Amino acid sequence: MGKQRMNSRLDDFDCHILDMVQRNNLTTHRELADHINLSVPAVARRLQKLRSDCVIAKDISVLNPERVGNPLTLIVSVSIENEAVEQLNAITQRFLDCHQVQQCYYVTGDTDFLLMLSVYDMEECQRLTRSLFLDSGNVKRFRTAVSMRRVKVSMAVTLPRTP
Amino acid sequence: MGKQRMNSRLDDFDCHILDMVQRNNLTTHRELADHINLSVPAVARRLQKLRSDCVIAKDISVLNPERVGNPLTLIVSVSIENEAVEQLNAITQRFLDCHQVQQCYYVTGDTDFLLMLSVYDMEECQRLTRSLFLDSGNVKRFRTAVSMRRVKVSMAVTLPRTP
DNA sequence: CGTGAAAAATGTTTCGG
DNA sequence: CCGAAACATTTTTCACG
Repeated sequence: MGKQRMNSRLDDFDCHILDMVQRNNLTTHRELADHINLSVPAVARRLQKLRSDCVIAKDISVLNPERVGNPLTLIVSVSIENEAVEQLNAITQRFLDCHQVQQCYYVTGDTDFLLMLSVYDMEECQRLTRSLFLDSGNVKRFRTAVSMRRVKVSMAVTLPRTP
Repeated sequence: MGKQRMNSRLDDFDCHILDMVQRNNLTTHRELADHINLSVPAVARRLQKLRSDCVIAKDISVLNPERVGNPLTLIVSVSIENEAVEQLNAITQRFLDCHQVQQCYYVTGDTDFLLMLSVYDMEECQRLTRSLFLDSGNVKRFRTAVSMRRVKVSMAVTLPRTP
């Protein structure tokens, strides 16, 4: 189930469009067109292509965790015992399946995984960590840090030039 | 520059809407309405309110870092020397202003900040860390982990019930 | 690739319950 | 608050330069 064709590098127009929609994807084609001096159909065509080429991965509403009852953000670094492929896949899947795991990175360094959790309170956190780490059997050590302030939370990416 | 009114708890309809738009906010009002058994105007009104109440923080396109030339993701934990308010604000602002800093959390524990960087290559990473940490004068220690795999990268939040 | 205009789809407002 | 219908805007499609 294949990737899309990834030919056609991004030109300045594309970068400009991307730069705008990654801030607000409800911007109308007309507004985009005006800002970058292109016609509306041209913008529409480019957007369509950027989406089908998976340059734009998805279009989403970002919610306020505080406002939907998940005021607690936690960062957990996890070291595992056994790095055999199967064991690794197992625990990876475990993280993927867990709703409270917002982000998960497999990293180099003195730890193996880095997780970002979003939960309601410490009680939920403890239940979670117990089921994710203690019951897993493959976790050597985990260290939890509580986020006191989410200074910056972005999915935005710096684009080449775009003057 | 006030917060919004935060009255009115979310009912099941709201949660259902949020659950859908946080996966895809280009879903049409009609489609939303059909899925949750509500009329189109009702959905529109609710969405509008969720946005003005900042339950929905923003609406964005999420880009593929690999496809726009930032294949490297790094996680950096930073310990600072001086936690006086002014110093803290200064370095916080520094992180905020840096495009490559995608996420920044101020945390408890054996480290003070946790940063997520998105860069083109190691050379850019080194330039960045130098300017952010070494030239800052207030950084005691920083430790960089390279993400070998972005297992899960979500901004989605678990919502109360929503059956 | 741009333009312009028409057609289709979507979003918004009005108003009576 | 809801929903039906009228209304406004946006998106898409197309023929042509």
